Amino acid sequence: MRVATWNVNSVKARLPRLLEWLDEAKPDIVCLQEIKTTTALFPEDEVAELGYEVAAHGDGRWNGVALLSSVGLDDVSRGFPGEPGYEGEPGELTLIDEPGLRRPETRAVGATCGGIRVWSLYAPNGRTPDSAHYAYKLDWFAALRTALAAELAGHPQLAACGDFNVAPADDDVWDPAAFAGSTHVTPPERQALADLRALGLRDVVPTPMKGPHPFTYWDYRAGAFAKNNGMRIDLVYATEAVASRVTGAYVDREARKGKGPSDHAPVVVDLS
DNA sequence: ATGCCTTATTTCATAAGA
Repeated sequence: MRVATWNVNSVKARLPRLLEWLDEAKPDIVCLQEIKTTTALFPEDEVAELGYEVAAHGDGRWNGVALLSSVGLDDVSRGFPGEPGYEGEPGELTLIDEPGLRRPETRAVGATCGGIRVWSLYAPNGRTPDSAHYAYKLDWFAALRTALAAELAGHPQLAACGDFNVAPADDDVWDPAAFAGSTHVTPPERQALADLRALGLRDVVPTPMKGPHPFTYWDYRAGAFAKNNGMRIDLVYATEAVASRVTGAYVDREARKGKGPSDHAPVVVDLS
């Protein structure tokens, strides 16, 4: 069984490359992030032709997640209980609803596939550590932890996969000094990951195809990929029951090359 | 090193990404 997670940065813009990659890598379960389209407009027919069922969860221009599975797709959850929405900066005019009533964004979709409870997750970016978005990010992780704790009670085989927007350790960024004062590396964000691991989830660290660091993201700008100025922020957090089945894991950096790539590469995990 | 931003939209400018 092959499980993959990939932030595609628009499923519409990436569709030719996504289909090509699915055909080549042949994963059984795929977690997608940043589909940047609505649930209704997800290109379901195109991936169905390759044998996948789809559970998409998207609301338009930003965010959006999806699950593809060729091994069953049951008990779909769009979002999770207690998932917060983004309230904006204090005093900021929000588009809808009263403060405290903002709808959650489309950042999580879960389903049971091939006997595994799988979640495709896209954590908030956080922008800057002094922003409301950063507070929202930490709130979102806290709510995720509570939701996953409940899920784990009924699902010993569980994998939480996706773009966590946090580099777990200094080795997971190309230059820790370049991130001084930035999000993705702050102690509270890293603690949020540690709190998830404390639930009994293991970080399934992939093998890099090149170099010592299994980076999964490289900025489009300044030739970051060519210089391997990357980060490891796309993660697979698996229960022991799943982690003990891992026979191999790698970052497919080939998918970051060529014309029209996502700025993230897929993380691929093989299970016995 | 496999090329030096990209995306969708309230589109010829902007916000967001990390």
